[in-house]
Amino acid sequence: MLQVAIIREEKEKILAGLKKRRFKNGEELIDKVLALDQKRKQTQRQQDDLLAESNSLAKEIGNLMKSGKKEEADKLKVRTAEIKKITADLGPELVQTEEELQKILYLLPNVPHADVPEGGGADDNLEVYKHGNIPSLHADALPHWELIKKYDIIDFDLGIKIAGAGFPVYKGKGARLQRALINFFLDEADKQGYREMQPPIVVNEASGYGTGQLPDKDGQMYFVTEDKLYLIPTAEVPITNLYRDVILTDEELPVKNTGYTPCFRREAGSWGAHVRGLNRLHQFDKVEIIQIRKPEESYQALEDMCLYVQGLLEKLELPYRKLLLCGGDMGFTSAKTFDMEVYSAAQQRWLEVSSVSNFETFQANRLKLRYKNKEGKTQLLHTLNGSALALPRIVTAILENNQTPEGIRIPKTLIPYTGFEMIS
RNA sequence: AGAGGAGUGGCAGAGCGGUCGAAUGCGGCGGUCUUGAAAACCGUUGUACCGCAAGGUACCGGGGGUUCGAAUCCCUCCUCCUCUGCCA
Repeated sequence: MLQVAIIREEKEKILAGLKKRRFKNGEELIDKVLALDQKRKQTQRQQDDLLAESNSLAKEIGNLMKSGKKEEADKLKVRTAEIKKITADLGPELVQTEEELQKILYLLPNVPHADVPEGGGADDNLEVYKHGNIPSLHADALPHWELIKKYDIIDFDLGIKIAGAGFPVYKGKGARLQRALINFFLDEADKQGYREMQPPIVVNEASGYGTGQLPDKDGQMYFVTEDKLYLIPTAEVPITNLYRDVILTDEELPVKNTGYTPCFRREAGSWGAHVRGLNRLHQFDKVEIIQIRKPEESYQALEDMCLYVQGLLEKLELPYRKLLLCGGDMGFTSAKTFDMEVYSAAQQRWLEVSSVSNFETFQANRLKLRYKNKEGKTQLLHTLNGSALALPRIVTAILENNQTPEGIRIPKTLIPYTGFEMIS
């Protein structure tokens, strides 16, 4: 959520940012914000003045009553009754104005960083780095949805039977590979100083608002109506919300957390060829890394996180490219995002396996996540997170890129975790 | 799930209708003293909003109500503790 004070002071800059995002009617919404903010201030001023008068009258009445001057007290009560009547209207008006303001603020996405390129969609993303060789596969190479059947390691039909489409069952070496990847990712994160957290995989409404999934992505999360809980779409939600309403001290910074969780997404979108197999699921596993940083350090942290993720892909021997997302392709809450894409040789296309973002103060403002700076002033922090990594597409890439006529070769780094070298 | 008890500042803990943004202790910060440290003493120490400022307003688990006036009384929800039940 953008800060009203900043909208007030840097309106033009924000408008330019929204335009870069291809965000529609930004100007209209910004003007509404400013008008509502003005109204809010005025109303509060009136309200505060009246309450101040009422407070001092109440004190006087108290004193008069004590000294037995009941009649004089009753005279003053006339005025307090009057004030009460006015504030009875003013109060709700103030609340309403604040709510309207809040509602519009929730609609405004984050402002992109200056480095973020112009553009409307995926085609305008900037490739900033590329690594590894695309393997040439043998003649009978198969896409992963065939491979998983051939080796009986992931079963969609069983998932459909017990849950529904998009809920695969991992079997035997498939299950073992999942567990190996999770442990590998967590161990690597630990080595980099990320503290492992195991959060609940359901969260309340306040947490959904805290990280920006609500109200923007309501309907894309599974919701348990009976208990008003959301199934998390990513570990970012619970782990970042750990710091909701928190003022961190200097010694507690920077915060570097990691966590493995299953992730749930309703994704009521299209189910065509490009989302076959493991490409898009309702439930999948992911290890997430999260950082909380002082503003002046956050972009260095973003670079560090990217390099860390790239290191993982290199250890897994996967060819990848790094994209700087353009304004039109970035997530709602992000100021700058890098995507890592792994090349799937059998599908002959790039698959997004990680997204690393700096949210600057956008989430922190909603979360009320602050720290005391050197001058002793409380200031909003910057939040960042990245997938490190999401399993299904990594599994896809390993299966497809590493297939040989003899079976699927497990990357060297993973063998200590899987306990086997081949899926055959 | 049933019965009872409780939720107050960083922590502990008083207050139970006006003098309470809130005693006291601990902790934190600044200072005096000291070669240095400890002790002792003095001062200071929540958050948000409005205001150029002086200052004002709100917040004692959340929401609502009674009252001229609520941390204090009432209603409701949430959370925690104890006992009973159920259960991985």
